[in-house]
Formats: sequence, structure tokens, C-alpha cells
Amino acid sequence: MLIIRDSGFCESRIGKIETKKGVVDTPFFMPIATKGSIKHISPEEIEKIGFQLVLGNTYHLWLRPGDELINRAGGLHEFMNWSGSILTDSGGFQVFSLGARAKKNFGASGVKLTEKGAEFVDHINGNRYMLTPEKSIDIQLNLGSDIIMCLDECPPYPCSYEDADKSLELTTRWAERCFKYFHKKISENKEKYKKGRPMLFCIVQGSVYENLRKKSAKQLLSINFEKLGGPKEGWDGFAVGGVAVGEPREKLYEILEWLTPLLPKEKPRYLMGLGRPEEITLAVCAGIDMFDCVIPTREGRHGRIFVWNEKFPTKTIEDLERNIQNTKEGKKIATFYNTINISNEKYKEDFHPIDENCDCYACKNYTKAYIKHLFAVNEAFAFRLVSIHNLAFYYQLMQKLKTK
RNA sequence: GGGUCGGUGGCAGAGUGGUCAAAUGCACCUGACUGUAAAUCAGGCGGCGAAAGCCUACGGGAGUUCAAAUCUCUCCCGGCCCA
Repeated sequence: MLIIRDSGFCESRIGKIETKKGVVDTPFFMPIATKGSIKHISPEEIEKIGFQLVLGNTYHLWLRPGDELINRAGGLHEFMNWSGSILTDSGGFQVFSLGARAKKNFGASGVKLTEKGAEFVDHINGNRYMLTPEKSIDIQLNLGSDIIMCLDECPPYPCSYEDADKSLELTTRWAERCFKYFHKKISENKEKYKKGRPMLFCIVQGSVYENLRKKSAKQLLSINFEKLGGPKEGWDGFAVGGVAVGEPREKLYEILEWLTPLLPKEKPRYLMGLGRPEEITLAVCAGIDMFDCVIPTREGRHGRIFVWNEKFPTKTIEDLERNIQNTKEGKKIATFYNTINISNEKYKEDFHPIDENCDCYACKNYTKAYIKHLFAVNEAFAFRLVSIHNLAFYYQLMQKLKTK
């Protein structure tokens, strides 16, 4: 599946993943379409930038408009008019993010965790929902997802060793249930999946503890897959979860260092929710193939734009290594790119594109002064332009990492 | 011409003797965002100063008072009503 190439400074895993929908070249970044849309951008534009896979969310699509409705619409691809592949997150992250938010706002958790699953209170209408590992698989199958994620628990940081341990054990038990249920459903619907079934990824947890991260990975690998009714090869891919939840930045490198040697080389690895360009760079070098993050779109909407730094081009291995070293040390500044805040006063009369060398739609056709103006007057077109640019930047980043 | 109500920071608009360099909203400036309840959130926003603090300010001027955006007189300007 993956061709592993030693490019001289790190092991780069350049290859491809074949989903039931098509081919995706690795390493790659996935734009996020949580509720069935990449905010402010059409699927055609996403495809035009070069993306082959987008991410949807089980929890949000389950609540609205409902996975069965989407199924009747012909699946999520058809529903949202996306011709590429789709990975769906399991809803595990919402246990973390909505739980923390509810706790902050109401002093109590809006999410109740039990062995059975996670009980949510719908943030909009107050309805209660029980998301179990089996339910999460059902939803993702209904959505027609190409890469399905196991329901996991993503503990916040800081997290005690004991809590992280309990959490990872639960994630493993849920993963077993997901695996068993997933393969039961696949074998029950052989006809439907004869041209190809979705892939199923497990998620490694364990917070910032070396023992626990390794334990999590080992547990997930040592499952008796055949006994659970699936192929003995087990998982179709491995995700690293529970990262970038508030832990010190340098922890990321350690976690990847502990984990990647344990993961099967021929299976894709997905670092969930990351990240900044230098973090992605570092992770690719550590052997990660797949990324997703809200940063390019969300920060774009908030006025932050990513620009290549021509003064410090990462043309040599030494440049890249220096950047990686900075990232390992938790330094925020990577030298190969900059961010600008387009709503800053200094761009008021800047009649140049965001990046002269960028070939995205925004840079080809519009100036910083114009985009700043759109932000100032709250025009939605601004969000479209910066989202296109930032995603194009992330796409270019992945292309650069492939050719380094 | 008479009466009446009103004139507050870039705008709107509170405040009606001290706790007021003046609520709040908008605008403006800066920052934060990592498996998206996020076109969100936080901070700043008279001048000088690192700070303590000092100076200048609630239409203009003159008073009363220990103390005035707040009370009095007067002038200017605006809304409404009457002639």
C-alpha cells in the first residue's frame, strides 16, 4: 500500500491509500467538512486545489440531518456532491470537546461516559443521545464513509496516569466492539460491499505517558481479530488520538517516537486533529501519513493567513532539520512560513496578492487590501478566499513534503 | 416671535452634585484559535508616562460649591409644539 522511501534525512512514506471511492496519495491533509460542508468552499473548489479526501463528523451528521436521511439521499458523497473519498470521525472527539465546553459553561458535564458508550445532550434542542461503538459504526456505514474511525475516548490534558490508563482501556474495549460489529455488518451485506468495503481505523490513546501509549498500541495490535469475525490482518489503519489537547508542544514528538516503531509499516497512520505546518512536517518525518485540522479554515475565517517565507526557504535538508528541531523544542516559530493577520491596518493599501507565487484562486485574482476590506465589512466572500488560500497552502505543504 | 425638550468620547446612547477619563453597543486597534456548538473568543481604545501619577475633557462663557457632565445665569446650536 505504501512505498517507503529513504530520502536522506528521514524515512518518507510516499505512497497511496486505496479506498472504495478512489486513490489518495500519501502523505495527505484532509479538509474538514464536519457538518457535510467545508465551510464556505464548494467541493469543486476543494477538488481543484487537489484534495482527494475530506473528513465528515459522525456526531454532527447523526443529529442533523440524520445518517438515515443521508443514506436515503445516496450517502454522504452524493448528498454533499463530493466525488473524492470521505473519512468520518467517530464522535469520540465530541465526548471531549462538548464535554469540556458543557463543563465550562454549566459546571457539569454535558456528556456522560459509561462502559456502554457516551450519552450526549444535544446542544441545540436538549435531546439526549446515546452513542455507542456499535451505533457509531452504524452511522458511519449509513453515511457511506470510506474510512471509518472507531469510537474512542480522548482524555483532556492534564490527565493523571491512572485516568489515562482507564481511558485507554475503555478505548481498546470499544475498539474491539467496533471491529466485531463492523465486520459483522460487512459480512451481512456482502453484495453491497462486493466492489469494496470501507476501511476501519483504530485509535491509539494514552495521553503523554510512554508506557500507556505503547500499551494502547500493543493492545490494539494484539486483538484476536479472527475470533471477532474479521480478517486476521486486523485494522486497516492506525490513528494517533488525544494529541494537541493542551499538552506541551514538544510532547508530540515524543509520542510519535514511541509509537511509530510499533505500528505496522504497510498500514496508514493518521495523526488526528493536527496541526500547524511545522507539526505536520515533523510528523511526516516521524512516519505519519494522514492529517486533518481546522486550523487552515478556522484561523482563515478569523483572519490568519499562511504564507511561505521566501527569506528562509526550506530548500535543504538542513533547513528542514532546523525547523524540525525548533518544533521538537516547542518553539512556536518555524522559519519556512509566516502567518499574517489580514485584518491588520498595514494591509489597508497593500495591493498585492497574499502570496505572489501561490497559484490559488484567491492569490491569482485578489489583493490583500481587498480581502482586508471584505473582512472589515463582514463579507462572506472573505471567508471563501482565505479558506481557499489556506487550504491551498496546506496542500502545497504536503506536496513539498512528498518531494523533499 | 413664544413655549418646551435637548446638546456627553469617531457614532449611537447611559449617567443628573463626590466612588466619572465617564456604563453599554457599534466602529477602530491587537492577540488567541490544533479529530469545528467557532464569520468565534479575549484584551485595548483622550494625551503624556514603565509605573505611580499628571494634564485636557460631557456645546461656549461666567457663577454657586470643599467638590460640577450633573445646580444657576447667559450665549450658541438642534428637535417638537403654538403663533
